[in-house]
Amino acid sequence: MTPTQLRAFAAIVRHGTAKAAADELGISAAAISSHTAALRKELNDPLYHPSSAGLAFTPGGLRLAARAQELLGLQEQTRQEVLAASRGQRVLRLATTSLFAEYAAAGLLELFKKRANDIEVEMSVHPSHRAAELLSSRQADIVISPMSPISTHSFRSSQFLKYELVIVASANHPLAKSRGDAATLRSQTWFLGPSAVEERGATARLLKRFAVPEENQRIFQSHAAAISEIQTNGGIAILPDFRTASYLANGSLKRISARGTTESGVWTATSLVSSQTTAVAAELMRFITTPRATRAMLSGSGANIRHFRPSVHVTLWN
Amino acid sequence: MTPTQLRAFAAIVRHGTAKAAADELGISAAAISSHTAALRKELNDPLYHPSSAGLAFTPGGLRLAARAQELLGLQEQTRQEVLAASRGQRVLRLATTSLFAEYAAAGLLELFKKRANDIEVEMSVHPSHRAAELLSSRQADIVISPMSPISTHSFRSSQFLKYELVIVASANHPLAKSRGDAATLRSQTWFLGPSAVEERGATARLLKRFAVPEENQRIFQSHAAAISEIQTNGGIAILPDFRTASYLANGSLKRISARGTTESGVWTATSLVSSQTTAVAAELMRFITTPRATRAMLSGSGANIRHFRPSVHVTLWN
DNA sequence: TAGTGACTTAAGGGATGCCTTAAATCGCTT
DNA sequence: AAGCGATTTAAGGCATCCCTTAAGTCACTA
Repeated sequence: MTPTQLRAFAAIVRHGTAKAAADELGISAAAISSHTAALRKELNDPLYHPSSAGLAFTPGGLRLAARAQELLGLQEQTRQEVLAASRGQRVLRLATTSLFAEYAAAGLLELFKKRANDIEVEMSVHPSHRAAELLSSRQADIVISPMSPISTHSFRSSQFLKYELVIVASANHPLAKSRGDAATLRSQTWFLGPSAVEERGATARLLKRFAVPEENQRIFQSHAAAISEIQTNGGIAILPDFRTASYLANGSLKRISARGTTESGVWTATSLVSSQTTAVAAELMRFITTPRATRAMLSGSGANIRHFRPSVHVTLWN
Repeated sequence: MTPTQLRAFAAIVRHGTAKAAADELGISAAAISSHTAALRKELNDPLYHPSSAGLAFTPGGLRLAARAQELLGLQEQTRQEVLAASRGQRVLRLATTSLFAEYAAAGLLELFKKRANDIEVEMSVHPSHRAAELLSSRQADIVISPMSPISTHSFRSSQFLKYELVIVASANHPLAKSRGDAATLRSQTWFLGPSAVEERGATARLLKRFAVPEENQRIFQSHAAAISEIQTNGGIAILPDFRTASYLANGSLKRISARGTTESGVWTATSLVSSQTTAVAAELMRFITTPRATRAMLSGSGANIRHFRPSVHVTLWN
């Protein structure tokens, strides 16, 4: 599966005929065919065959078509990023869990970017068990997740923010008035964000503690969407305590406080030791524990439109 | 930049020394070094140099390290996907704009999956101007975006859902009582979702119509987060009409109806002509126009936890 | 100062990649 | 049935890749 082979296959897909692909690439039709043959052999799939209405692709061929384009694009992007880096462009790659990404990251990063205007920040969301792997393979400069600090000869951690997950319901929910017991909570519909998919972490502990059956769990693409849903559909949701204040103040949500309805966590930032990491990462590791940073995370309010660029967001149903 | 070269570099990064990488791959240290030399020449960057504390990577080297891992992972994933496809695993790749992904996709896809249980759906968010490119390069089987239907010899479109964007504010917002004029609206803080970043589309038209200055626009990672923000912080937000009912009913939001405060759009599904697309894609193209599908999109309520698997979500600040 | 360990460079051989031309195969059309 | 266009296979030449061994460079240390 060499780049040349993928380029040939991608051209076939784009044009719909092998001959047109050969013309585009400036090579003979036989060369195209030999690239196809190599891919067929390696992947053990015919990929496509001629038919009356142009080429007919096999399911495997269609999968390869999609990924081939992606692989070539990523390779080109890599080339450009390395070039940009050598020209002095500074990049910070941040990997976080979904809860931090949604509730605390924006405020932190907006403030951090003000201090050094030429930094580009790339944030991605991962399950927390990948933290060590992401750091040691250098796919991320800093990992933020709710775990106990690692301190080995290669990693450096600092805890910077405690939070509590609490259970909330809309103001007119029956449970908002009476103290609920575990059985009542279990029987509610729980409206959850992506953090519920993680097997470990504070959200998972809450769900396990109440043994919430799967059919009572509804997952949304963001925690905010889940919260918005309970305001109109009943049911209960989970929210970090530092984001409850404004809801409680204006009366749109009520906190449900039965036994065991809170679960605390500590967000921890981890990077490689300073000799192995970038200057920007070391700077954020220092900055993240300052009172200003804490305030920004707790209050955080969106991003400037010039700064924010959402990128590919993939969600799978299977 | 061959796969072998990338594998060698990734191993160097993981182990921190070239010798350990050579041992892992079962080749000589010289072979590792020659791979490095090839990458150095192609990318015109030294990538790393020895130092007293192990290898010291250049900024370009760190960028390459991250992407190398990603490229190799994507290649391996491609191999497995082609294999799975040949075993009969069916996949639907859906590309949508951010508004549809957030407000209508979940309901549609949950229902669609019930009809055929072995389908895997992969949804990604893209700016709408990439629609044609995504289809013809086969990166997506179906594109859903608010555009006028394309009908050429290679594409097939159908409009399936009209919607209107309306402007909302919290119930206690001053504008909720008096009819606001354009100048008043312009001076508000607008809390927006990712759709505000698109240069065309209904959201952009609204922002342009009122000439909202950039400093009054705050962008959030999801539309739901923006809506949640106006309930406590004042300001106004944009919402599709079919999602306003429950907010208006329980009084948490008020619609602001001055001149020009609505903007309508039609979501359109586009795929390649049926001879060029997959059976699953053709099925969704038919299904999406049925009344059941419409109802599911309008009401949509989260996903079953077994079905939902969020994947990498990348956001950039720059 | 010599030794040691780690990385790099040089040279060479075997394998593979990539392209060409020529011939074969296949489906469709006249 | 013959012709035609498109794809595939076969054979061969040239370049590149990938690994080896051997030798060179450099920093650190005994």
